[in-house]
Amino acid sequence: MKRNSRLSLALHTLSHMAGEPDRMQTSADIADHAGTNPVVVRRVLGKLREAGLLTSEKGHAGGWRLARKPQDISLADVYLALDERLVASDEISDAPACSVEHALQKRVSGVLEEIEQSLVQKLGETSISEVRGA
Amino acid sequence: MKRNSRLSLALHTLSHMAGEPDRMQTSADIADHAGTNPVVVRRVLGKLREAGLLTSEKGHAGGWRLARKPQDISLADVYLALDERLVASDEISDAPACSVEHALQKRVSGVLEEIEQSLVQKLGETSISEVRGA
DNA sequence: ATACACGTAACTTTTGCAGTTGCATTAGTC
DNA sequence: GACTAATGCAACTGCAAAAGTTACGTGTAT
Repeated sequence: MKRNSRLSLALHTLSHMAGEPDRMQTSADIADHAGTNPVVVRRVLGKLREAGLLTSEKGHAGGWRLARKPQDISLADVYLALDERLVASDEISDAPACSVEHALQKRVSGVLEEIEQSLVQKLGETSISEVRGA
Repeated sequence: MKRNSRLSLALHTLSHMAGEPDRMQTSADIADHAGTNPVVVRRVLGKLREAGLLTSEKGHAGGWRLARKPQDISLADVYLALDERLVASDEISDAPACSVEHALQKRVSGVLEEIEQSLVQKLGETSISEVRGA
């Protein structure tokens, strides 16, 4: 796998689940389909569960299922659940030290913040149920 | 240094150069100011030279200088010169294999492409000479 | 009791990038 | 011409983030 693999994995999995929302899927099934590892799947889907997009059940016949109707889960929900910040960087780089650098950071991070917002907004316009046929 | 360090380095350096466009600076000077290594500086500035933003001269009293007036170099010029693609990914991931994945990629990469465009557009609104005082 | 699935921690492997070293090339200066 | 100071470039090292892997504890249906 490559960069953005967590997001890819999450979106791919949820899009599939949108197809048959009532079917319970195990992390092994999902990993198999996505060509990765059950533990990686659980790590990623765990964040989606924290965000209330999925539920998981332990034990025999356990697995993963959508927590809401597919129409009510947007691509932005998934993106935000993983707090990836594809564009902007959360980290406040320590002590600019140089006034030019300071001014620059202010300017650039402003732009990036706007872009980040508009990315989320655009992703919010599509639900995982819309992706399938498209 | 951290993520996006190439872009940071490039922008920081050019912003300084915008202050005294006629002064020739060596990669050692620049590296010193930026807290990094001359070779790294040459690597990054080399791309800016390829893009026509800078010129370099070898030999005694050589170094780096802006190739154009500071007002004519936008942040987008710098960004594009490094072909970083902060948002979108150039790589066409091989053989979707699964129709849902295919549809998803199409949708998501479409959004990312739009966002990338608008990032460039926004960066294009500021020149390196405007950053200093701001 | 057993089998199955998640939850999680610890470790290994991979990968991208900064950092580093070394050397050839070029261009002024003596 | 010899010397010095700069870029250009290739090859290697070091490091950190993320995926992948292994192992084991916990919960649950049969």
